[in-house]
Amino acid sequence: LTPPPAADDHLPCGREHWLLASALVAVTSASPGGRADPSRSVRIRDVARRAGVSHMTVSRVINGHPHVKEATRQQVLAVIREMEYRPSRLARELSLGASRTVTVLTANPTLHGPAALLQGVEEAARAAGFSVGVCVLDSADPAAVAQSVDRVCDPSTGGVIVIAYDLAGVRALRVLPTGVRVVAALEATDARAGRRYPSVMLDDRSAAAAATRHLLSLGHRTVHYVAAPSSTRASPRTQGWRAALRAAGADVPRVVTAGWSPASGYRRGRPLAANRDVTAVLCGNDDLAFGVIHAMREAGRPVPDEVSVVGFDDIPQAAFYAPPLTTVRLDFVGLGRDCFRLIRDTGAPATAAPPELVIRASAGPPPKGRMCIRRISP
Amino acid sequence: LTPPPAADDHLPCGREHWLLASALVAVTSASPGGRADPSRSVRIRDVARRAGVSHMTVSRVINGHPHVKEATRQQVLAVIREMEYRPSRLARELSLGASRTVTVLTANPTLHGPAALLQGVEEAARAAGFSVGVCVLDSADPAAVAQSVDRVCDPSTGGVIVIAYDLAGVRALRVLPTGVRVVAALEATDARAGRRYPSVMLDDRSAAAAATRHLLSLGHRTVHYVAAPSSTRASPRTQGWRAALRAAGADVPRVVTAGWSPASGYRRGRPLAANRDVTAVLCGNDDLAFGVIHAMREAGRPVPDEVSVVGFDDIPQAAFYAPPLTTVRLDFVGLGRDCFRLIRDTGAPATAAPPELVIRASAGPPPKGRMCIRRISP
DNA sequence: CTGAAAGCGCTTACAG
DNA sequence: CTGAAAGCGCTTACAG
Repeated sequence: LTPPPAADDHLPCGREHWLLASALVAVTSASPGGRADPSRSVRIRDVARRAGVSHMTVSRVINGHPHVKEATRQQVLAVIREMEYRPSRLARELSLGASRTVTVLTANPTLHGPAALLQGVEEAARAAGFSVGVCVLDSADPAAVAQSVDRVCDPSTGGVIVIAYDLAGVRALRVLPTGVRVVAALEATDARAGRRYPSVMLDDRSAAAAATRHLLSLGHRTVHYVAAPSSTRASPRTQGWRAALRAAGADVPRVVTAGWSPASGYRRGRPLAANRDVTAVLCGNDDLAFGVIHAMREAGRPVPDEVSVVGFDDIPQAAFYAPPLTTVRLDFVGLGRDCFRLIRDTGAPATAAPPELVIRASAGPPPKGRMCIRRISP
Repeated sequence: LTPPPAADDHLPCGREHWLLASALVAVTSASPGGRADPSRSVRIRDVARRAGVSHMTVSRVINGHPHVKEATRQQVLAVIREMEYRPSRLARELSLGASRTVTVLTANPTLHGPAALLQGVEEAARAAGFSVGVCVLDSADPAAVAQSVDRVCDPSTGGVIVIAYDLAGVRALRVLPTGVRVVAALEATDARAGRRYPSVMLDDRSAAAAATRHLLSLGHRTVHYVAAPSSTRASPRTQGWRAALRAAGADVPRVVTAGWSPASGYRRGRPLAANRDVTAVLCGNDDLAFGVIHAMREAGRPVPDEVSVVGFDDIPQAAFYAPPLTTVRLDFVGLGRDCFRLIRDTGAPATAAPPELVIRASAGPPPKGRMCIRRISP
């Protein structure tokens, strides 16, 4: 494997990527279809026959029922091991009339929030003997969302958890049929949705207000806001930010709407960087904050010396960014656990931790001459 | 919501976190169990009765079979819509004898690689009418891994995809029963595993060698390597790195073993930062690179002026880090798609893009006096 | 303690 | 074109 031929072995200029030509994907296909044995798998009657009992007693030992003679029980167990028998989940659940799998619906399982929430759901589900499915929602195509919902809302489903932090999730909620257990992870108290579905949420509004107040208390005249996509027009984070500014008598700048990615934060951050009046920026998530900080740096406005930036989420990279990011930590894993508990309807208390402002190094006082002495009221 | 009371409204010092006391998790429970209708869901015989036909003709229209009179077909369709009938997937798959769900096994679904691979699997699966399940493997507990495998390897499963980039995944592969379709995402050509299971992999070895050669060609005397966990002792990335150093006649430093996180990279990066001989570091993933760069910065050794750092993965944050990270881009989404195709055994060609070195700003020539003129041979 | 019967909700043959 | 039968692999009553 070699860099593209270059006479002096120096870096080829004007070419940002090297295609590693020989670094191809290798696909090994051992036996087609895996180790799949051509013979059909062993069924409950097979082990019954071999053990010299009826399939009913096999069923009993599988399910740990009492009233099975210890000797026959041991015998059956031995045959089960010998034949490598594994009961069919499909058959079991059909006869039981209840599937033990919950499906989580999300527009993007690689984003920090959804990924962590999924992990929380899986953790709680596995502990309860449930399986978890994932179905991703097409953000651009409402018809596809409806189709996904349709596939997932099988009458035999154990429940559906929809991550409704964006439009796709809200659309899914809208087309959900009646008769299926659903829990929604909502952006914040949405009166309508909260009444229709059991739901979990974090107090985004208060958290955004606290983050904003933190920046104001540092001496900034006002705080700009770069918003991630939201399920509602009046996103709770936006509300909290605005309320905190109003309470302090500060100007309320126009919301800058963005996507989820660092690239989007960078694009939206450039005009902000060009505006000398901007000294403090709150971002809808940490990735946006990274992009904004990058734009500031590029414009020669170092963070936090010239401008302060605060994020949302506290992703694992936040503490190791340059500068380490001040952000609002959100417990998505706990939220996921709570989603599953609500599906089970056990009445167990919520476990997700409340949002927490983690103060690191990306926010500080505004540059001299732009300081604003203000008393922040509760 | 207020910061903790502080007489002058300044930041409380020596306290890194503010607990946003009132920002509690809200859990709304509308009707217990969701909108679950207490009445049982409608079955195929219900619509048959209402439509005045046998359940067989209903089955035929559901499955788009020909040989159904158009009039009765329309009639049945109308009743299906009216009663909101949805066929039970459980029953359907049991009678068909084949489940249309594949499960992916991974130790950590929030990490970039597994998350992106899962997304690729889901995309391909959804397009083919399959569902996808996720099951996370406990890295610390082999017994728990065996139990997870056991749950997932139901005889009715549509297939299992195991992400075997670490020990937990390899353990899962080891205890997999025969008779289930499995595809493994392997770190690189592992002769044994590759023969036992259909598998997909990227050419990590060549990519690591290319990245190493890139650093050497910049003039560094040698390249240190901070490794992410691996499934094998002789990880292909380590091999590629070592081979490139040897081919260039460079010293081969001790491998620094680390975890997956930026925090781990930081911990392992500190001793490296303290060692003035270290001028170039290759990292097993981008998160580790962030941690290493942070350690360097903290030690007053700016990247890339004093030391060069290269990562692996090209996560979305990489381009917006300070400095923008030079890294090897890996197509995990494509790999996931390929996994699903192998499960289906369609013989479709692999689609994952080959690894690609993305040159940004975290690697440059070594500081003066430490430059090494060397001719890098192919 | 154990088994023969009936059923979960759908399907694939096989008859009309 | 349509239906009565039998079966997918398990389960829950109900008898012995």
